[in-house]
This record gives sequence, structure tokens and C-alpha cells, in this order.
Amino acid sequence: MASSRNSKEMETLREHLAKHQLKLTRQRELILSAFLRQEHITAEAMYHQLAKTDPHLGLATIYRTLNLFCDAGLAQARHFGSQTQYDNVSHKGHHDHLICTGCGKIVEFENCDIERLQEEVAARNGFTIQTHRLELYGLCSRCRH
Amino acid sequence: MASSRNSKEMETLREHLAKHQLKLTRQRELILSAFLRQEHITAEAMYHQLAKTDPHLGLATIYRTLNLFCDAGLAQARHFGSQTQYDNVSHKGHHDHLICTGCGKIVEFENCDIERLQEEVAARNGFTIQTHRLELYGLCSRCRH
DNA sequence: GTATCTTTGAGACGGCTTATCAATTTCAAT
DNA sequence: ATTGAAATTGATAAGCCGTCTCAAAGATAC
Repeated sequence: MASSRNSKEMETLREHLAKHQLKLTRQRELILSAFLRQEHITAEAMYHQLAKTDPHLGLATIYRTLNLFCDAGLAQARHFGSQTQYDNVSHKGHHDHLICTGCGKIVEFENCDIERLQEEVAARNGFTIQTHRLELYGLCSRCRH
Repeated sequence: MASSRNSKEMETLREHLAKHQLKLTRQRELILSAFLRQEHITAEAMYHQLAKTDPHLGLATIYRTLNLFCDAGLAQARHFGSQTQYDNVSHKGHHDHLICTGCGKIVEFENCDIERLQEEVAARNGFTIQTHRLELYGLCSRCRH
């Protein structure tokens, strides 16, 4: 907890809260610190994970808080299957996803060349990129047969 | 309708049906011909669209049929927001999006170099790409100031 | 034509997410 | 430290989307 209390993500959250007249609560701190340990997680999964240490934390609060993180730019929601995955944006640069439409397997990757081209495209259109999302859908080697 | 009755997509569907002991129905023909006119559509949108000409066509039938098209390789489901988009696989020109987080402006673009790199990444991981989604979020020139 | 097996349509159902609301907590101003 | 206005929480109801159920209708092979 102490580790996340002074992290740059916590600072980002504080700024976002201040800017929008929102308040820093015990739950928001707790959920942030749990979130920062994950690369991506669903609300349900986090609910079960936190139930061990805080049995009264409500599922609605987790949904609300993860959506708050999205607003603050700390998380990014991604819909897969019937659920929403909340991706940790701060994890080692940004990683993208290869998603198998057959079995749902997800492979993460990073590609600097693609990122550089994205910057070029954005610049050509007068944009400065804050974040991006790239998902490649296809069949993995196993499902292709 | 006559135009789709002999299309190659219709032939693909016929083959799939034959191979799985399924039947060609009036509804399946109707939904296919409507689907082929779209780049991508939701079941709900198609329901409203077809309600004009065929008020008794059930929503469940549309879902079932669009999923059938996915099995047959004619369509591909993609989760977007809270809904499922059914993409027309035969439509090739895929475009990506630049989205301004300030004003919501959306600019469409295409970039062959990025697409080529995507193929490389996929191949390196044993995937064959069916489709992709690339969204760049940032500030447009106007909102940056 | 008829038997058989699939499909349809209408609504019930179930999973995931959001809305509701009284009670509690935060935080800025005393 | 106390107070008071405003935000947040937790429990649960409600909502939305997509699938399942099942009796009636339709398609295909014989």
C-alpha cells in the first residue's frame, strides 16, 4: 500500500480527482494498489481477489472505480467475449494484443516500428497521441487446423 | 435479392449448410442479402432495418443467422462498446481511426506499412489475421491549444 | 405426398454492468 | 477539532444484450 501511495499513478489519480471535485477514499486507494499489480483484470476477478482482505467491498464500487481509472487515463477498457478487461496502461510502455477468435487466447506484443508509424500518421493529421489501442484478431496455429 | 442469390457469398453459405445438414430458408437468404450491403452491423440495427419489409422476423433469428455467417466464414463478430458488431469479411478496405479526446473528432486513415507490420507480428506468433482494430487517441491541433 | 429433421418466432432466462438510494465518509471551512 | 455540504459506498434492483426453450411451421429426402 505504502508503495502505491506515492507512485506516479497515485499522483495521476490525485490530480484527476482534484480536477473533478472527487474524493480520495480508502476503497480507491485499495483498488488502485491492487490494479497496479495486474497487467489486465476484470472487475469480477478483482472482486474475488479483494474479498479476502476486504469482504465488504462492493462489486459496484469496483466497476465504478475501474471506470474512474479509465477517465483518469490509468486504465483502458477492452471488451472481450462477454466481459470487460481493464488494462493497466502504465505497464512497461504499451502492449498490444493478438487475439485468437477460435479459442480466445491472447498474446501480448510490442512493436516500436508500428508505434513510430502511428506517430507519423497522427502528426500528418495534426494530432498528438496520448494513447492507442491495437488489436489483431485471427486464428492461432492450433485453431487454424 | 436476385443479385445475392447467385453471389459467391451465397455459394459459400450453401456449401456450409450442406456440409452441416442445415437448411436454406427464406430468412437466411433475406438476412444474407441485407448483410452483404453493409460493412458492419449489429443484430439490433439489422432487426430494425428488416422490420420494414418483414415485420415478423424475430431478433433471435437474426442473432442465430449472423452467428451462422460467422461459422461459415462470411462474417466476423467484434465486441465494441456493449454490443457485438458483425463485420462483413468480404469488404476489404479496412480503415482505422484517430480520435480526439478533447472534442471527439474522428479521422479515418489507412496505412499499408502498419498493416504489413501487423502481418509480420502475427506471423511471428503463428497467427493468421482475420481483421484488426487500431485506434489512436490524442488531441487534435485545435484542442491542443 | 409424407416422414423426419431443422428452423422459426415469441418470450423467458441469465450474465454482465449500471442505476438507485439511504447511510457513511471525505474535506474544506470554520 | 467540529461542522456541514457534497461525494462515495454497499446492497440490490434494474437494464441491456445475447442465448435458450418449445410448440408450430417449413425444408429436404424418400
